[in-house]
Amino acid sequence: MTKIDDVARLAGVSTATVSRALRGLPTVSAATRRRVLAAAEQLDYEVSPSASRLAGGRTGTVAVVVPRITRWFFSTVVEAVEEYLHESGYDLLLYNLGGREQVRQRVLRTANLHKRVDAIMLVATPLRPADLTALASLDLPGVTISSGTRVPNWPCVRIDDVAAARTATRHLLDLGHRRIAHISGDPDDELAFTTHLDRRRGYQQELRAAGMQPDPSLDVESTFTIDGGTQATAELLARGEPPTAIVAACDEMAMGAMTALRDAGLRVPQDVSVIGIDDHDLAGVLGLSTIAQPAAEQGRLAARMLLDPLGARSLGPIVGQRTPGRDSPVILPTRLVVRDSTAPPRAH
Amino acid sequence: MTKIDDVARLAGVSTATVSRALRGLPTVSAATRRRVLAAAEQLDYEVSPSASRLAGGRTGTVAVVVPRITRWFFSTVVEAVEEYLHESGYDLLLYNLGGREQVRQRVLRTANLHKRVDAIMLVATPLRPADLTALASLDLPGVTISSGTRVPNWPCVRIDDVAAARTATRHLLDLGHRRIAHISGDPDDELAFTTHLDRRRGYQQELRAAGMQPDPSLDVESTFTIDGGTQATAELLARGEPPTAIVAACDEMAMGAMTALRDAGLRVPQDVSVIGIDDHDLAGVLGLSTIAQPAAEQGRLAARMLLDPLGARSLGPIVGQRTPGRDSPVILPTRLVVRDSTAPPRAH
DNA sequence: CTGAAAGCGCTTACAG
DNA sequence: CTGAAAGCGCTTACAG
Repeated sequence: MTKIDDVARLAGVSTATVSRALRGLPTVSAATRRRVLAAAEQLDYEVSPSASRLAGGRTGTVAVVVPRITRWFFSTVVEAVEEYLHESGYDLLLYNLGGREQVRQRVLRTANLHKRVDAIMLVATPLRPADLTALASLDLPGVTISSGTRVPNWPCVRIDDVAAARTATRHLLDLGHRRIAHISGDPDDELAFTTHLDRRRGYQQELRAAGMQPDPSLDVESTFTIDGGTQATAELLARGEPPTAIVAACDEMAMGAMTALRDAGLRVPQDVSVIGIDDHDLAGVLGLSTIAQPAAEQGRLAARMLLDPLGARSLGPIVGQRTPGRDSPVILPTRLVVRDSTAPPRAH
Repeated sequence: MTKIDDVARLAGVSTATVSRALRGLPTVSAATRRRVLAAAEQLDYEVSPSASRLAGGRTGTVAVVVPRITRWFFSTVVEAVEEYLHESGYDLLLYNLGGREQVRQRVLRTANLHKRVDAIMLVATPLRPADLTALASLDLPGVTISSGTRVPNWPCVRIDDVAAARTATRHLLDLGHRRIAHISGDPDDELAFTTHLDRRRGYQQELRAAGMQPDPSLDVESTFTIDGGTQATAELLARGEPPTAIVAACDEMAMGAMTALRDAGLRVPQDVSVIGIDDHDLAGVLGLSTIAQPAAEQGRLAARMLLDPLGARSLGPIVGQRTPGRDSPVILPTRLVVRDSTAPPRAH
């Protein structure tokens, strides 16, 4: 393995100069830089990350924490983040919580992340007071996506979940539905975080705005998954007269609902309309009407907001310039996508 | 930040002893170990990864390379791998190729991985001769999943893709189908790798075993995605008389096929049967018949085969014991799952 | 613009 | 079982 000394010797300079030249610091003459680069190239030199980190204090790595990488939203966010990070020369350390509270604590509360990364991205990760304390003691920059709890000094990217659910509900009201059910996440479900609470609020707000009272018997909680949607819908049907429409708190629950309805011999949308929130990859295949949210864009934007200050830091202090959105969350727009799963109620 | 010296001082021992005690080396007396652990606990000491790596030469990190984290198979594999790695105390560096040839080369050919990880996992990653040379020069242990090209000395976990496609085709033959189409990946598609070639071979083999000649006009290539399935099916329908059944090279293509058939006014399975390979999360929702492959299990097993030797190494040389599967690929079983998308042909 | 030297915080033979 | 000391391969003030 060639080391920096080898390059220095070949180029006829000190290791300090090699270090500077290779990192593109401005305090190196063009001629010297050229010689150093040529020598490094010739020797196939690659800097040792551990040595560089130990000496320099930067890891060039970002921790990305997601609840479940297998879910549409999270894998889509991670893909966009991965691309941005690697293009910027950063490595991505992946943490998948998998709904295990114990894992969440190990990642967030122990100093696992300590000295391992330069920055942290938390995607829809529930945060307890103890977590916030632990994160603060890490003293690292970070960003949250789709997070209910703000971390002090960290920017946040998200959509307006209340508005998304209101739009979904309004779409059904506009079609003439009055018996509109809602299925959403279990408050004890680690994965669901506060997202489903906001979406429920939107559902209720829109009903009230239409002069209706939300009916508790039409509001069922389950997990924020396909199976959760199936179970919630089965429960809903078991309660008596079916609704004419269902607002699912996410597309995956909506898909589960479609399965349960089919199994119960009910047709979508003739007997029951279904609308979700997300615009999952497969929403089109299933003909699912939904409220689309820009997942990749949230990831890309969050990555940029995380890295921009880091880059700026190495080029000197940022003067009198506040990154937009560092104090208030950046809200990305959603939009209604009407497909085949919603239609006017039959008796209308 | 407390350092190892602080712990040594408080425990009244040398830093060497602290280092040994904390890593659980056997050459430390129980009493000393207890004192060291107490001191470390009291000071909230956490070892510095970069210092440890530089001095010890181990990174405690594994690189996991996947074509596209957003696809069912890869996110499922990564989730299982992540759990196994973190439980074993390893970090996971994620590389998502995203179908970009340039990225593949950056990851595999440059010394990007050099000194950054202790081991490499390649999931369905295409390998050219130059890639193999680069990987060999890295001199790291590794494992491949679902890989056509073997890396010398690396174990490999996979399913039998030929057999999977044969089973799918046989299912349709058993139902009485004779006009069976096949849609699969584009040979130029980086993502598809050799998987789709094996699956096509299985489709053709099974037809021949039934005394039939594969009809090129019923075999359409596209990308290994939902959209690819839609396009391939549209192309198939444009060619004339529709087949009575379609074998899709993966579930995502099968889902695209179902969309295209619906758009063309054809019912599944009454007019056309469709079968996929994978058992995607949403196959049940769509009622898609398929050949199930154990994605999480492949990930878990590959992670274990990768880490076991590493653990053994630090406890001394492995004597006369060969890890099973290190030389021949480990083949995991698949199974036919019949749902609602396959039925006997109408005219039968 | 460049170099000599200290230092980053550990681990590892080596010696006892 | 334990310690003194060297060394891992860089980066960073500091001085010129």
